[in-house]
Amino acid sequence: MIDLKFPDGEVRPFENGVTGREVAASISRSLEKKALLVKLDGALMDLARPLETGGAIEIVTRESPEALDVIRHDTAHVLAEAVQELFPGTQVTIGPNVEDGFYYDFARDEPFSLEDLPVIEARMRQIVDRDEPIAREVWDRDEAIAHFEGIGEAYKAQIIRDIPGGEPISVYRQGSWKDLCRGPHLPSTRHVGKAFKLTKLAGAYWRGDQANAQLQRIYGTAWASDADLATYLTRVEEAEKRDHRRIGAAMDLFHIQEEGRGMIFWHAKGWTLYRTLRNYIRRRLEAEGYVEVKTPQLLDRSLWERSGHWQKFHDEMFTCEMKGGEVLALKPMNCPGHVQIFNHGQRSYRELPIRMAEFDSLHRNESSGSLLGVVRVRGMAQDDGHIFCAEEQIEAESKAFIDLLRLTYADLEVELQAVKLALRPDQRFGTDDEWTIAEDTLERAARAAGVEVERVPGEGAFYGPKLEFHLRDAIGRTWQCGTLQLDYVLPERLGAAYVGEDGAKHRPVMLHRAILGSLERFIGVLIEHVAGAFPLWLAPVQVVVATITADADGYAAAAAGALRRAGLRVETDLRNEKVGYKVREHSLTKVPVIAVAGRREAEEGKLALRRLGSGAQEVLTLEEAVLQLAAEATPPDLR
RNA sequence: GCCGCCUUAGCUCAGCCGGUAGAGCACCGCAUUCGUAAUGCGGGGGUCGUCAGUUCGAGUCUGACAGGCGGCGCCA
Repeated sequence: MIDLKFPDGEVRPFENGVTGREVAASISRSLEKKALLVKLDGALMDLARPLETGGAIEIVTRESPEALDVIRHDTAHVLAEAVQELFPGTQVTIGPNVEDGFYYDFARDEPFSLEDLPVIEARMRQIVDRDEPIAREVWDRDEAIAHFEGIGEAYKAQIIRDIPGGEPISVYRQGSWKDLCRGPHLPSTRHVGKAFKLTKLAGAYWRGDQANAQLQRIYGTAWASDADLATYLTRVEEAEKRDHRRIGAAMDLFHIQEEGRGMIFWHAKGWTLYRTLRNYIRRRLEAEGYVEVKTPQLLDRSLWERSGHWQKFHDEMFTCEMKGGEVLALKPMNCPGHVQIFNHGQRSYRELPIRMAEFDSLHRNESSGSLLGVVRVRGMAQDDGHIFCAEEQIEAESKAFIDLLRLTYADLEVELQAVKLALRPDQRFGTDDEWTIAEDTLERAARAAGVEVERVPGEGAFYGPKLEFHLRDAIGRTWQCGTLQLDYVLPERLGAAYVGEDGAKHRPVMLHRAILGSLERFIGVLIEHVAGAFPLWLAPVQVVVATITADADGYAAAAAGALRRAGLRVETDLRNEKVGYKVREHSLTKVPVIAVAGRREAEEGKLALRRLGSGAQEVLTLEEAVLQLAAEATPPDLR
C-alpha cells in the first residue's frame, strides 16, 4: 500500500501500482474524465503510469498551467506523425516546447514550403479526431537503437546512444506511430485539442552546431483553448505593429540602404532622439564621477593583437591595409584605447577608481544574417565605460553601477527583469583561479546590491565573466541591454599598473560596463516598448502648433516661437487643411502634444492642448502652456 | 555565414493560363478657410531588384547575383 496526500491535506491509502486515472476515478467520475496527467511530489506523470511510491498527489486537468506544456509537446508529436504520414522518408529529430508553442526539426531532402503548412495542419486535425491512444513503453537500449536504425531514423538512434546509461529508454506509441520521448504525455490525441496553428518554417542545425547538417524546423503555437489561441494571435499582431523599423519609417527617424548594410542613416528627428538620450545618460555618468574621453577610430593591428581581440574577433573587425603593409583596424570597442589613456603617465592608488566613459562610434562586421533594423547593426555607439580600480573597490563600484542602472531604467520607464551571470567560455584568456575569483566576486557584488543572479555557463567574454541585465518591455518581451564585466586579463595583457600605498606596482582591475548598451539598439527597444509614443522629454517633436484657419497663422508662429524659447521642440502646421486632418496625421506620427490655434485662441492669447491618446482639450493661456509644457519636458534627472 | 520565403510608384499592395502596368495613401496644382483622427477636383510619377537565358513577345517562365523578411548560428 502507498499513502497519497491530496491538495486539501487528506491522506488516503492506495494499492501499490494504482494508476493516476484510478486515483482520479476514486474521487469523482467527472474528475476522471477531465484528468490529463498526475503530479506526484511535483513530478508530472502519465495518467496510466502505475504509482509505486506515495507522496503529494494532484490531478492535472486542462485548466492547470502544467497541462499547457504537455499539450504543446503533444501537438509537436502530432505534427511529427502528420509529417511522416504525408512525407514518407522524412526523419524526425527533436521537438521541444518554446515560449508560446513548440517546434519540430525534420530531416528531409526536399524543403517544406509555406503551402505545406495548411495541409499538415489539416492532417494534424484528423489525427486529433482519430483519438489515438498514447501509451508509454520502456525499451531495451540496444533494441531501441536497432529499431530506429531499422526504420531509417538515424537521428533518433543517435539520441538514444547519447542518453546516459542509467536512464530508461521510453518510447511512446501514438496509434501505430512511435516516437522516442521522455514524456509525460496526454492519454490520447483527442486531448491535444485544436487550438494550434503552424506558424513558420526555418532552417536549424542539428544540435545547434553550424558544422552539422541543416534540418528543417516547423514552428507552431498551441493553447488550451481557442480563446487563448486568439489572444495569442492578436498579441503577435500587436508586436508587429510595434516593429521599430515600421515606426522608425513612419516617424521619419532613420533609414538603412543597400550601400551601408547595418549602418544607420539617422534623420534629423531620429538624431534628436539619439542626442536627447545620450545627453541624459552623459549627465547621469558625470554625476557619478565619470570622466569622458575620446579615443581613435583607427588603431594599428599590433594593439589589437596585444589586447587579444585580433585573435578572437579579427573576422568581425573592419580593417584597412595601408601601402607599406601596415594594417589598421576600426575599433570594435573602446577598452584597449581606455587602457592606453590609463597607462599614460604614472598612476597612483590615490586616483582610483578612475571611471572612464566614451560615446564614440564602434564598428563590428556582424554577419549579414544577424542584422536587424537598428537593433543589430555594424556601426553603433555605446554608453561605454571602464572603471579602473583596486581589487578591494570592485564590490562598491559594482554596487554603485547596479544602483545607477536601476535608477536609469526607472527614468526610462523600463523594467529590470532578470540579472544573469555569464560564466567562463571555452575560449578564454586568464587562469582558472582568476576566473573563479572573478566569477565569485561579481556574484557577491550583485548580491550586495540586492539583485538575484542566475548563473549561465559558457556565456562570458573572453577576458572575464559578465553580469547581464535583462529588461522587460511593455508587451512582455525581454532584451539584454546593460552589462557589467569584470576583467583581470586586459590590464595584464596591456600592462596597466598603478603605484600602491606600499610604493610597489599593482595591477588594476577593469570593470567594463554599459547601462543602455548600444544606443542604436536601445532606441530600437525603446521604440517598440512605447510603440513610438515617447514620454515628452524624449519625443523628437514635442509639440505641433496647428492652425484652423489662415487667420491664426501669425499667432501660431508667435506661439511656437515662445514654446521654442522655453526649450521645447516645436513644429507648426499652417497647411490649408482641416484640423481633423492635422490631428489625425500628427497623432499617427505620435506627436505628444498638439496645440491648436484657431481664431478664438489667437484673439484670447491661448492654446488648446490635446494629448496623444486622449481626445480631451485643455485651453490654457500661452504663458501657462509654456510653463506647463517646459516643466513636463524636463528630463527626469533634472527635475 | 546557413536554410526557407519575398522583391511591381515615396509607402501598402493588385496584376488570371506570357501580349508590353494599376489602386489607395503620399506628392504637386487649383478650389475651399472648414473647431480636434482623412474636404473636393485635377496632375505628375514605375527601364516591374540586377544580369543572363527560353520565347515572335517576359512584371509573369528558368538560372545566377544582390537586397529584404523569418529562423538557425554568431554577438568583444
